[in-house]
This record gives sequence, C-alpha cells and structure tokens, in this order.
Amino acid sequence: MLMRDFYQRTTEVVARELLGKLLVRTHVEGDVVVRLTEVEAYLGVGDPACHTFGGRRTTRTETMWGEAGHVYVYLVYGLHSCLNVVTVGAGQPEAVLIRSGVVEEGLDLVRARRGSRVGERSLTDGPGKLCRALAISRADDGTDLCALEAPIRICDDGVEVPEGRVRHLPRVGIDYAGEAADWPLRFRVEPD
DNA sequence: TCTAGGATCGGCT
DNA sequence: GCCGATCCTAGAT
Repeated sequence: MLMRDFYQRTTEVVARELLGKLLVRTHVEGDVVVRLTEVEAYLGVGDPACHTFGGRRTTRTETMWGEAGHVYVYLVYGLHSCLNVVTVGAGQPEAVLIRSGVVEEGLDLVRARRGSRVGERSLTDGPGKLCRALAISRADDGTDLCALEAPIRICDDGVEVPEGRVRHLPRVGIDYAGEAADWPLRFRVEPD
C-alpha cells in the first residue's frame, strides 16, 4: 500500500506514478479493485482549471487544502462524482483526478452497479463512471488513503508501466481555462 | 435568496 | 460525432 510520502511530491510526478497502481475499494456489498490507466494533474492556485485557482477556499474544496494522501470527491454537472487524490502538502491545494481504470476484481459487482446494458470497455472509462462502479460519492470526501483500515486505498503490486506506453495529453473538458487547457497534464496508458 | 455554469454521461444520428 | 439532461456549488445581490 502506498504511504504518505508517495503523495507528498509534485503533482505531476504523483500523477505519472499512479498509472498502473491498484485502487482498492472495500464496501459492504463487496470489494472492487481497479488498475489505473488515466489520470490528470491539477496544479492548485496557479492553475486556471483547478478548483483552488487564485486561492479559492470553500467548503467544497476544503480537503484539497489539507494533508496529502486524502481523497477529494466533488460533484460535477450536479450528478456525477469525481475522485481525486490530494498531493504535495497542507496549504498547497493540488490534486490528481482519477479518470479511468480497468477492473481487476469485483467485475460482477461493477456490472450490477453500472447496469447490464453497459459494455465491458465502458464500465470504468470516465471519472463519473469509475465512481459509480466503486460506489464512491461526496460522502467519501476526506477519506485518508494511508489509513490501514481505509475503505479506499491505493496499492503497488510491482507492475511497472514503461514510459513508452504513457501518453501525455491535454486535459479534458476545461476549455474555459485559456492556455492551461493545452497543458499536457493528462497521463494515459495506451492499450497493448 | 437568486443565477449561471460545469474536471460528464449516454442516447441518438 | 453531436446534443440535451440535471442539480449542486460558488459568487453575486
């Protein structure tokens, strides 16, 4: 399991290194494990696309201002939850958005939550879909990923993602952010 | 209080 | 590939 110091580095480094790691969700309905394939870095007060741009601090973004290694969950478009991992350190409100992954365990449970009509490929290939598949909501905001019994954890099983398979791309859905919309802060593992 | 807009999804063409 | 749904959040009054 990844410890606090993993998250206490620059957001871009944490984002890149999260690729290939295992996101483990424990829940009364059963456990689900997802291998991360796509993430985005959000660089805090200097990043026009980030919720904390310009030093904005509200009840919604409060966890981003806290200690690294906690989970920041927010609602977009009034209906979809998005999962983020807080990076760097207290007072530096940066985070990595978890966009996509591949289900490694708990496939039946994911299918039950996502609906039987959903194709295998599109079960967890978006931030809102991933949260639905893992039953993550705003109620999970502030969860400490580094706590031993945490219901959400991130683990390293030794699988390395070679640099040649990582693509650096612009972030999605932030056209309002001016030139920051072009910053290559999205990291994706290309399929074989 | 009121209003505008959004780190998306899924259905339809 | 395009478009509408849907309602929370933040900032303005």
